[in-house]
Amino acid sequence: MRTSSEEDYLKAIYALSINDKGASTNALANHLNMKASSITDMLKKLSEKGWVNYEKYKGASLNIDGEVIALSIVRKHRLWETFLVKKLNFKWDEVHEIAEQLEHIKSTELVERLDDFLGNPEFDPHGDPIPNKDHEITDSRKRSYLSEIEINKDVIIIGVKDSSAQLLQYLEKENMILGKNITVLEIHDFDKSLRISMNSKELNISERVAQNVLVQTN
Amino acid sequence: MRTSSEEDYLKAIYALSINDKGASTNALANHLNMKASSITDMLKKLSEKGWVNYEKYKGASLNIDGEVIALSIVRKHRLWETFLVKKLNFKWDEVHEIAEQLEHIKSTELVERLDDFLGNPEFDPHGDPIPNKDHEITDSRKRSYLSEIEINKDVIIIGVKDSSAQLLQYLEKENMILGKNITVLEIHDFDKSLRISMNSKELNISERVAQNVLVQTN
DNA sequence: ATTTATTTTTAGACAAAACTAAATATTTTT
DNA sequence: AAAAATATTTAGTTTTGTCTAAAAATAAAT
Repeated sequence: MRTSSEEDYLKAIYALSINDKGASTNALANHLNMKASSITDMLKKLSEKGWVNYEKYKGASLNIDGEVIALSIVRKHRLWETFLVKKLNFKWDEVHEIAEQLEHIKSTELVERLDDFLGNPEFDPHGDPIPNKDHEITDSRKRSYLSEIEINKDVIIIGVKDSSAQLLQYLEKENMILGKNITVLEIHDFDKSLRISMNSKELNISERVAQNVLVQTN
Repeated sequence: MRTSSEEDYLKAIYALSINDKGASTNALANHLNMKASSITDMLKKLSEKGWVNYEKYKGASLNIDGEVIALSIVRKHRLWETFLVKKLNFKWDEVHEIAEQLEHIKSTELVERLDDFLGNPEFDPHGDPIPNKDHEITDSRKRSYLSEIEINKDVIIIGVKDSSAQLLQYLEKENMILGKNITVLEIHDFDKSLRISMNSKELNISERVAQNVLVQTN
């Protein structure tokens, strides 16, 4: 058995291993809004339970068992987010907190039935791929941040880096939603802001925003 | 803020107040599978939080605030059970445990949207009435246990006393599902077992079963 | 290569929610 | 009405997961 708290740590280690360099004690403390000493304690415990590789002063990584657990939590999170948006008509910026709770519900039967009920979706409302029953992510799309795209290349919005409500609401307002086709027309030297074309209209977005928008390049 | 554990206690006090005589320490301990001393501790706490009336050696009852909370948990439990059966095709004997977890998810918006998504059902899969948004149960049906019905009266199955999987599976097997019309044909003196008519067929059921089947008499 | 700064760990404390065992109330029986 | 049985509370312990403050290790800067 495992606690919700343990699951949160595993998910955090997973997230930091994917997105950033690695899961150092301080990075985890920051990510989970906790003190570094709490992290050290839990890493020892997770290591004893056989889910995490941990050596003093060297941060943590998931072993195979730990990764399976992390991916099953991620799977649940993304399936519930999809449910909330597709079936209960929540907006994409409203679902994160609720899914943080729902992801800890224990019942494999429930997850599989939910998956079927939703039509076995490949991506969640933020464009993130949903791991399958076997805890695999099969996402063959080439992905970059919009800030790294060369001029005049056509790309498609497929996700966001962080799912903060502020960013999601901004994108919503500009109609920069998942699936939209975009072309970068110009990068302003002054502030690295972008002029882009979308729906045959043009608009400007800041570098900050571009760094947080994921696009498909193939 | 309240914890899941506190919510469990409030729900237990509510259940015991409705079904049985009242919520004594031992009755609660039994209902919650805990030791009496744990109950005493928590009753003090719930009393301090202003949800429960508690006097030493005299058991506990909900005050108005406590009852509102209890009913909101019951509402969530029954809505989620309805979701699991109606939308995810679980059987009625499989949903209790999962709903025990889901009932603690915090988001009033979620509950209201779920309610609408389900078509604002009045009863859950076990026939229990679902409290409305204002935490009211409006159930005008006259209800008795099947064991108390006089001979030759026509009644309708509307629920079960306890939702144990064993009972539910037995009823399922005998096709004694919610909504079925039943007439009690005979009560055997020997063991108080019943011969009943259902779907113009006859069958025998034990007193024990009859004591656990709720029927509508009006 | 020291010194300084940063990161991480250790040690000890605390709150929540359960437990056991003993003490005290209450209820029931004779 | 006293004795016996039952129910409840108290006191002290445990586990989990967090914290603070101090110590130790590592990394960065001079």
